[in-house]
Amino acid sequence: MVEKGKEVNENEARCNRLLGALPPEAFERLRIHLEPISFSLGEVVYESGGHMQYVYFPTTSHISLLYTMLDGSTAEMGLVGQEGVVGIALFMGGETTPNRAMVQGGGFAFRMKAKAMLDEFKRGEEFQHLLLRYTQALITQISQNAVCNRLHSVEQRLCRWLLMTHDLAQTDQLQMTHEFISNMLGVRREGVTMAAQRLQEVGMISYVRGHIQILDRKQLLAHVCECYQVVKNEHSRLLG
Amino acid sequence: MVEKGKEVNENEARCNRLLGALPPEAFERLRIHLEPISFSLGEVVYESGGHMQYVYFPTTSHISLLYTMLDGSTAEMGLVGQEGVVGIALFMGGETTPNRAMVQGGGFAFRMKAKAMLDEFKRGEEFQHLLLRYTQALITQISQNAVCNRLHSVEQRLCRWLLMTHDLAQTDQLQMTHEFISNMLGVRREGVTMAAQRLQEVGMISYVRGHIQILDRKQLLAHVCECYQVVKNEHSRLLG
DNA sequence: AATCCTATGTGCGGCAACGCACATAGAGGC
DNA sequence: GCCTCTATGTGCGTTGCCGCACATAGGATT
Repeated sequence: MVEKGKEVNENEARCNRLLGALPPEAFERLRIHLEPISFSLGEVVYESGGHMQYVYFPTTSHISLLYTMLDGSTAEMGLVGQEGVVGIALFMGGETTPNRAMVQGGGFAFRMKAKAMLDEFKRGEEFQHLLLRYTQALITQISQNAVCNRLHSVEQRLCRWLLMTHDLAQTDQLQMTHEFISNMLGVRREGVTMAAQRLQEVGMISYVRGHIQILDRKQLLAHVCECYQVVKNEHSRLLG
Repeated sequence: MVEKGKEVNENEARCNRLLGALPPEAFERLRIHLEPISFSLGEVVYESGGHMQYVYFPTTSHISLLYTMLDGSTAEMGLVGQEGVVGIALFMGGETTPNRAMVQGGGFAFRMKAKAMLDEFKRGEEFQHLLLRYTQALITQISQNAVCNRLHSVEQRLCRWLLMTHDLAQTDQLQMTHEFISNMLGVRREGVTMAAQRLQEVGMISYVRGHIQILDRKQLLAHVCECYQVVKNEHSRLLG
């Protein structure tokens, strides 16, 4: 769903931290190219290998970068929210990427045509610096994922994923089924159920039918693997 | 080991495919900043979080990007050879990265001071485009690693790793122990031994004490998971 | 030749996650 | 109320990998 024809609200657009960090002149140059757009849960922002026309700056929505194997099994490589941008391949020069982007939390974003984004990027000023630093933070996130996938248990990875999602959602109520999470973590649905049960028993979360509530964030933090903090620290170091 | 004071051999430097793809003027601008350097196996190019002064363009050497957990366990996130560059954080703007780079195959490289590299990067011309496209290819590699770690067996991952290493080494003889490989794959040494035995039994490889020979590349290709080709295709698409 | 060091082989118990099958239980439509 | 659909719970045998302990065997050193 896209609204057209009126100038975007600066305060709303600057909720996205990359847009928010732009100097006034740069923001003004980009402003007329921004279009508000609403994402609903499960929507596919772009397909693996597909032609990308836009970059997306999420404000209240967040988007999973997913990889799908030939046999259909999936795993998440990264998660993008208001701190980032979807579509880095457009300024990195690859035009497309071999992964899919899917809305994991409904909400709003601003999109911009590739060409408008590239014009500003090529000025080599703050916009470029921000996007590249963000890309480095995303690389850290993906790397950490690679290592975490290898070395940590489903339960720890579930904690991490809940915390990351909680950071992006503006609420303690998360709308998602065990099945959905299992596709993100690349494990069986039953595995998620078992891990979620244990977290529920000790009062960290509670859940019913596609609805998870974060009850005790501190306890989750005490339980999660180091990977969560590493990614978070690196994000604030680079984009703080 | 660094040689100084003489102009570098253009043919040698251009063995690195990023340097090799530069237009003549750009190469000439960079040339005086290039220093040949020799890497020996196991050498640490930079430490996690360390201050980086140089970027490195491998020619005959190849370098592992490694991640180390707090408990000391390690896993590889990516592998850089003549097609790439070590030190992307310097142009991405992060200055450092939370991972270590270690020489996995001895040989030569060219290094360049961060400032000289940045001056050329900021021109926004071919050098920048090449580095960014390479970075995107590296992201694909890291992502694929994340997913492969999650979904594929030690044996398949060993095949993949041997093929990737074989592509970078200019020889069928690889110098590395099971222990070393286990740190790359993030598994037990015994796990590598078992997998290597199976590959040896069917004649794909043979090995003795820190010395592995690739005997039947085709069979390895038939055995490896899809991840190998995905990364390879993406590399040639982006840097072809 | 004796010694040491490092690389590899092997066995065993344990556990986490898998695949599969099927049971229950909210939620919504009729 | 009844039906259906989807989400979650549970059991069971299997497997891949783990951690550990220890055996063997090249290579290098003396």
